[in-house]
Amino acid sequence: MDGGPGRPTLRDVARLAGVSIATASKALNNQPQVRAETRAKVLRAAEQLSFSPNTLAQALITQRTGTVGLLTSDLEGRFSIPILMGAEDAFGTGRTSVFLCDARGDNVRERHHLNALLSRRVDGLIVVGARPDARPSLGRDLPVPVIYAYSPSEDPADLSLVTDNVGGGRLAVDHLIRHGRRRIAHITGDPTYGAAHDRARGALDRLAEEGLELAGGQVWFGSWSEAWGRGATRMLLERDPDIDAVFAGSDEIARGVLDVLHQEKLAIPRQVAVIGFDNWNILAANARPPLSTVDMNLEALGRLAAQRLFAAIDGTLGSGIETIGCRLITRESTAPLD
Amino acid sequence: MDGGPGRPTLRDVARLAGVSIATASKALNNQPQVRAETRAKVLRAAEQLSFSPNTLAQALITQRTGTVGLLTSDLEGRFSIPILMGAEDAFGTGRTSVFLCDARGDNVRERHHLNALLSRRVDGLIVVGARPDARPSLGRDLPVPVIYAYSPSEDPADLSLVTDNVGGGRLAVDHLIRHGRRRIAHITGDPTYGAAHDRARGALDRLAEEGLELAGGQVWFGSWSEAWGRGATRMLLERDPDIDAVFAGSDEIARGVLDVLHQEKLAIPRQVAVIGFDNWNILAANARPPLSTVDMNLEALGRLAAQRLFAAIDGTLGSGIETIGCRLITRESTAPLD
DNA sequence: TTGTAGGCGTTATCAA
DNA sequence: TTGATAACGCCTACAA
Repeated sequence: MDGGPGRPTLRDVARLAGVSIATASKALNNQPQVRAETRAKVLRAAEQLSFSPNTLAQALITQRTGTVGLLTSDLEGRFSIPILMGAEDAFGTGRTSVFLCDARGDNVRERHHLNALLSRRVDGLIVVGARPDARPSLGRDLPVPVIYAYSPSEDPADLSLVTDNVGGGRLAVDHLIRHGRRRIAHITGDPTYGAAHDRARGALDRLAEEGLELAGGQVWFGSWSEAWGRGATRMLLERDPDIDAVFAGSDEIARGVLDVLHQEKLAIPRQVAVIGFDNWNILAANARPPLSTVDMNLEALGRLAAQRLFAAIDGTLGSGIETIGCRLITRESTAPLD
Repeated sequence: MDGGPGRPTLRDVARLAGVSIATASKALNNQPQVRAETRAKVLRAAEQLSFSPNTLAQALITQRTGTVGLLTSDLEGRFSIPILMGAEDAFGTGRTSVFLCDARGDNVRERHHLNALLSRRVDGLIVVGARPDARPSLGRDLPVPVIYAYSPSEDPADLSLVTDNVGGGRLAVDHLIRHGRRRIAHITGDPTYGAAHDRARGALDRLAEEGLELAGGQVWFGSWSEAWGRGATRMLLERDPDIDAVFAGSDEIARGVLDVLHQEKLAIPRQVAVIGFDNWNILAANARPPLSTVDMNLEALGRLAAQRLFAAIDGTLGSGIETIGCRLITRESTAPLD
């Protein structure tokens, strides 16, 4: 059948079609300088052998593998997944594929994967951090363009794409205010996360514009867990039983908030509206009632990362931090006051 | 500095070290037939240029890319992630990397990714389905070994690695029985899933061994959602208020069960014990109380897939279906009766 | 112990 | 319009 034991090569196709390798190559890459008949013959031969060109050999010549590395520290978490999907989407049906590696927060592993990726000659790199705070740069003299997504790089010479957490916090509170809420509390997560402070700042800014104070007397920092959401809500209610809305810094926390509000027989959203952050579907959509929340548009972030990278591969890369806006997801845990 | 505009090649290293390309190659691949001094020179040169060999060129010769494709239909869902992690673990610090593609349940996209993977000359393929039921085979005449994980292939000539759902159901009920529970109900998901029936069968088998009947009069099939967990629990309690345990077919469902039991002021686990399935951490660990559940050992499944694949790459692949056992995760939603 | 030369599967540049 | 031929970067007999 074919020329040897392995998979068919261009040589096999050429032989079967009765042309030279060069001609076969041209026909397959539909270059103009080849007779229609000849092309048909070649195509038929290729089809017959179910020939698929060896990308490695092509890459050796073109210096382009059509491959992009996605180096994440947070596969288990939920953030890299939508970013990955967005990136895959942007590359779409083109010739670019995504090579995924999870460093799991381990520096050694990250270095290892970086080398693996580089030696496989990826055309570019997207680095996705586990948390929204700045992370060390991979370095300035990498042979391919690198884009940092979600976690910005500490080096301002790198290009980073991040979520607008301040805007997200503002969005959440704005939504509550528009629904007539006035006594709005904010329970959020780990205070070592910059994002927690950013979201709080956005919330406070919007409150200030309205001449409102934060209910509960403080931003309740704690941890990104349901348990903290429950605990904080209990303390909050003790201190300020009159709240009419809670902005939770994450959907997990929001679930805890809902839980305690139910225990306290407070009607949601009639008496107390609740809004979360992340739009983590499994938590938000299945809550009782389904949870309004802020979506960070991570797919869009992934798409943008892919586009920027694509442009950078034969051009030059920008630098600095670019911010992606959040969007509001309205479900049943928020509603107008009356 | 280096010989040209691009990244350093073996030629550059050789030139800098003052040896031939062949010698440089031997030195770098620590072959014995090279003088220690010479090797040192080469190594130093390579270091100095931060040379990293072009895997593509190597692969062209060795016919091995050190790359495995992981074709999933379920990235958003949680099943592929642990499988991927397990696979990455098994390949470990070796030379093998994992190339991930998500077909998102779309056949066209799957075909596209398959071609992309094949033309990049992956050494093997792991196919992870979105649900535990059988899926169409990719075909018998693929040029590389293929292993189906989680979803078995419909073709018995393929090798598939799957979860032992019957065993998992048995495990859950056994745990409840050992804790003195006698009136055990089972609420589970979509009846079009084979896994739902398998888990139910395991549960019923174990019950039968003990001479017990299922509480609630039936297996409650519905959907894999919290909402169904809530609805089913309400119906169940109406029909049979005396249950002392619920085995939920998924952690999502279990969350719904817990919710309604709380509403009904039933103490968990004192009056009613609850056990879930999946060990989806975000749901199970944060439940109130933390949820006992059955873990499908998906990392182990991924590891095994990687091992089998590795063995198959220079050997031959088995066929049929291989089953991985589940393991019990005990948290606070189950406890001895008194 | 080191170097020369051929080839892996393509593409691209010339001649024919 | 087609076909030799030289790369691409590396490995590996084989020769020196």
